[in-house]
Amino acid sequence: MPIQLYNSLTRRKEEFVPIDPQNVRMYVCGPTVYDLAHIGNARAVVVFDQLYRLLRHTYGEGHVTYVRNITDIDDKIIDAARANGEPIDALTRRTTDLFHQDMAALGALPPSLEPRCTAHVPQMIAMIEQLIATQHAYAAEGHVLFAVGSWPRYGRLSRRSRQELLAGARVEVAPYKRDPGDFVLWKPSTPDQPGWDSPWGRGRPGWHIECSAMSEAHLGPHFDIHGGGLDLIFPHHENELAQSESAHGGEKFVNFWVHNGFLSVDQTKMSKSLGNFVTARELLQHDVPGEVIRLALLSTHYRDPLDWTEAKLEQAEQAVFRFYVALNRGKPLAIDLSPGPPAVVLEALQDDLNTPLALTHLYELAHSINRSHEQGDAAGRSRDQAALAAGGRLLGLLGRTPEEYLKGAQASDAALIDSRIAARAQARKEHRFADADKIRAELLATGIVLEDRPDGTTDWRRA
RNA sequence: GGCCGGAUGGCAGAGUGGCUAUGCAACGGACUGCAAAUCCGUCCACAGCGGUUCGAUUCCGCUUCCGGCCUCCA
Repeated sequence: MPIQLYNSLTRRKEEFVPIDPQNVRMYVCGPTVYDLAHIGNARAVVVFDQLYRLLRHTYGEGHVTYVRNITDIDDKIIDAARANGEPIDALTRRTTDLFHQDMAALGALPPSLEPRCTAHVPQMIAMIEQLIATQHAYAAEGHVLFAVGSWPRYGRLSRRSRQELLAGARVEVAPYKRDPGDFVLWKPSTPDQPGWDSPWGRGRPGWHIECSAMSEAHLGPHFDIHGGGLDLIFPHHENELAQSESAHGGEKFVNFWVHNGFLSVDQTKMSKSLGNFVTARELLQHDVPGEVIRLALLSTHYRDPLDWTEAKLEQAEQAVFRFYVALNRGKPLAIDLSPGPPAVVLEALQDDLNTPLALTHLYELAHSINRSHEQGDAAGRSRDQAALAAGGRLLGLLGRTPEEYLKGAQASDAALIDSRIAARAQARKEHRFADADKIRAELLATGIVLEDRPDGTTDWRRA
């Protein structure tokens, strides 16, 4: 079954046919590195990581190029650095590192390439010069602006007419603009602001040109998929599209525009002033496993709005627990992943990345494993465990051993726990149940849950 | 105001023109000394009003409610 993807440009699900199956190319707008990644940023990263994983599975690991940029030139960065009293490059390096750590914890693979804006200013200048030479842009008062009037298709992606844009304009129009819709390609820098020498004086690039230049540098003028959050459709992607296609003589820029839905927290838009700003780092520091966060983010279809709540996180935690319990049935020494992910899981993902349905199939496998285990069907159990593990991997989940997940990586107190379990076994044998229950309660107080097996042994896990 | 997307059982969340989604919670049962985990069973919904149809939660229209975007927020 071919991959079906919803294309924001046509507003339809379409069959995904790569331009070159030997090199499937995807560009996703990455973070502006001035602060920690919040859970909404994490959603976008996880969604496109999931698409990347599906493409790698389909076309081969060496046949997908995933570019996700690092925006390290931006006025928010300048402001944050000033507020922190920190040099700009120190701030961007630090927040980039934190971003990498947090996303890795969520099971997101590193992209093939992660270009930084600061390393692509010459390409941006060259593209701007090209746009000026072809009458799509003009210089004015140290700025260079894109002339939206020169591009009749402007507004096609975001479905807005020029008139609608004017009607809704809530920002005062700069006097040097020929058309109120014109947007900045280059702007002048004051001596205390970062800047690069250019034909228009010392300055810095506008936001939109950064992505146009970096995608061209690494993926060429025409590539398969361009991703980002729904909120980027206008103006960012609309502007990018106009810049790139007009710079390339009208050649098609992107085949598939893919956008993920927004995330709210307790039904409210996240904002620092409301205090409902949730960062990935904060959750991880509260010992929420990264794959629990990932599963919570994948439990809603990527294009639908996702409301982040404590209940959702708890449900995800329970789901991951259930999966590892199932994988641990019969204590398999190793699970053979060679049969690959089950067809139903793959098909769900191929249908516009239906991750909630894919997860449903994993729940069904977990159930089937437990049932086989109770019925003594070891072959059926192993087969389903292999399917669950492989399906989980395709979703960037269940990569750890059940032992590690259920008992924790640090087993320093394992010997002590075992001795307490032995003491309890002795008490139970002698029918001193009050003593046995006391030991169990003591262990529970330290976060250890005991589970008695039918064969008389007792297993433990962390709560 | 303009454009766009939603409304599914207690909660989360898929899907379908006629056939049990799934998970969590709840309740009953099995297992257990008691638990935990698990299994079996119960609970069977599709915002409202019209229309199309033999038949609509699924298609069309209207209404109500919710959300997003409207120049640099994923």
